[in-house]
Amino acid sequence: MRLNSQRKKTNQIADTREPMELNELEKVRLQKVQELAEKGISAYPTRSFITTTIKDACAAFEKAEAEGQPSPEVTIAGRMRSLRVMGKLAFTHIEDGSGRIQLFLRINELGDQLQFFKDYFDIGDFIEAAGTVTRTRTGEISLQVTSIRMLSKAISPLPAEKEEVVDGVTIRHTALTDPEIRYRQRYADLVVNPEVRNIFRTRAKIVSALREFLDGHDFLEVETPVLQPIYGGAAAKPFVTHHNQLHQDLYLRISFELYLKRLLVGGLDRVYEIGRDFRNEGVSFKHNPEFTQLEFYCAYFDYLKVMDFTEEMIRFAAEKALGTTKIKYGEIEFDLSQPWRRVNMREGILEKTGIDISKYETSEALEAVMKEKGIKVKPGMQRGKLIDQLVSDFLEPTFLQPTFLYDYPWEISPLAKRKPDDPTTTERFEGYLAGMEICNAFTELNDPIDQETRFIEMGRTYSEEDEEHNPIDEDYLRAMRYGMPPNGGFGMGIDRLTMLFTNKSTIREVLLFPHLRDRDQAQSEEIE
RNA sequence: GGGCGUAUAGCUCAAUGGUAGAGCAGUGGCCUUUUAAGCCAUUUGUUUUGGGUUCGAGUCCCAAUACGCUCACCA
Repeated sequence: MRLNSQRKKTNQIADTREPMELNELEKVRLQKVQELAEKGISAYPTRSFITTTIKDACAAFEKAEAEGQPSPEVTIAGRMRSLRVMGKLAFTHIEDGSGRIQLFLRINELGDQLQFFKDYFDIGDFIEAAGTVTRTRTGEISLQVTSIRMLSKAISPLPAEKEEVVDGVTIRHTALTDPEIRYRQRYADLVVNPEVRNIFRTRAKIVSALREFLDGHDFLEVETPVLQPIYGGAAAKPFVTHHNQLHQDLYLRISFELYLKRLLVGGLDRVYEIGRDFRNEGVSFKHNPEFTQLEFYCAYFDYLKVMDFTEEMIRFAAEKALGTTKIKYGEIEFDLSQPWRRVNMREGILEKTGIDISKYETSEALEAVMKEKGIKVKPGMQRGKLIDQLVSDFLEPTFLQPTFLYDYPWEISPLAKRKPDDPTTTERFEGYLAGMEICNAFTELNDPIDQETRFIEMGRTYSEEDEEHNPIDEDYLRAMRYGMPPNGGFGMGIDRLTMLFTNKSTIREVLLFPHLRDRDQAQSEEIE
């Protein structure tokens, strides 16, 4: 039922679809496509005959120039990004994935083809040009074009981009700035705003640096199910889906944790996974419904070893992705080559609020003292949640420099091992950079009896309807009963790390296709 | 979900309640070293949508939608 109604909303039936309405500019360009076809020229030919990339063509020219050799003859291709036509000559810049070069078109070399170019070629088109690389009078490396071909005609004009370089600073006179269009039409954003492409190059470098680091420490990269019959490993509401043939409801995973730790039982001592988690919750500048997570588990590590390892890994990622460990995030600067501050949660809260949480063992007692101190509390919160609130109100905002906050109350850490000398506290830490929570780790609970007790306890604290109420994963308990090595586990949001490394204030900037409301759906819902 | 803000030409933006404009892009013309090329001419609008107030609404009011900021939610 649910799926049917969704399908109705989002998919247009193909045979009832009207042809796309084109604006005047698009009609003019479509007309050019048709006129070319009448001449027997395809605006979308099947093959290109390039001999090199733009970057390599420029490099070859500079080498030949330095050695006094003749200029290279090349065939290159790219998207037209600027156009200046003047009578019997024209200049245009084309851009491929490697770079940008100016084309210099003269009637002397091109003859009739110059008029052909002026009649049918527009900014945004992909074109192929053959010729000799030279310098123009102003010294700019340019291709002196002897023949030119259309490779792919752009019907829709790109959002206009005009650039001027003054004293080495690029001034963009008009650009695509509306965030809604930028995210909905990311392809246009990427074409017109080159710095956006760099965000995703950096992101890719971060991910491959993390892989390199973990692979180098003998970790095995694995893949575990995204579709899960039982969700768990985090307190979050899941997305629900359905397998038709099996008549089975399935959840999109909210974490990888329970599957990865099953692998430790199986003898894979060091495992990690980089992949997508899905949480059916609010969207904000640091929350997207699907996000990329790194989790690793390492046998015979405890949370202190994980802390050291985390420092090393994030420093490595910064060096590889940015070439520096010094990060500037807005007004905040920090250096990842330095050890992180380590703050004990009880001591941290005591210092900031004067409340010693170890002296208030029930939620009632803690709530009372918080009220006494003038802290606003929602009535009926559990002790763990109250402590969580103290952390986010009084500690988190102070963690601008790299900080580990450690030793969390057991109530909000059902998968973490208790401290040997204090069963109300677990060996857990979260890492903070620039005030933002970036990772979460603990000495993993491997005692199947304690784990079972905690699952049952957790069940009591949530009502049946509460979607954060995880069903007990009996198979996970069975796995643990076979014996799980002591181990340290770790989870980190790749999107947030990318935000920090690229100095972006919203998660949407570091996601190629961030989740946005569906406009068509809103309209068809009204019709229904 | 709550609060605040924004929505005008393909793009970036103007317009005191009184004929909806500019630059760029487009189209036509001139132009053999330009790079925001230049010069001349010229086209482009359901002012997001639906109501209301008014002689008259892009502008004021109400509602809807989307986006932004923010709060809530978020181990």
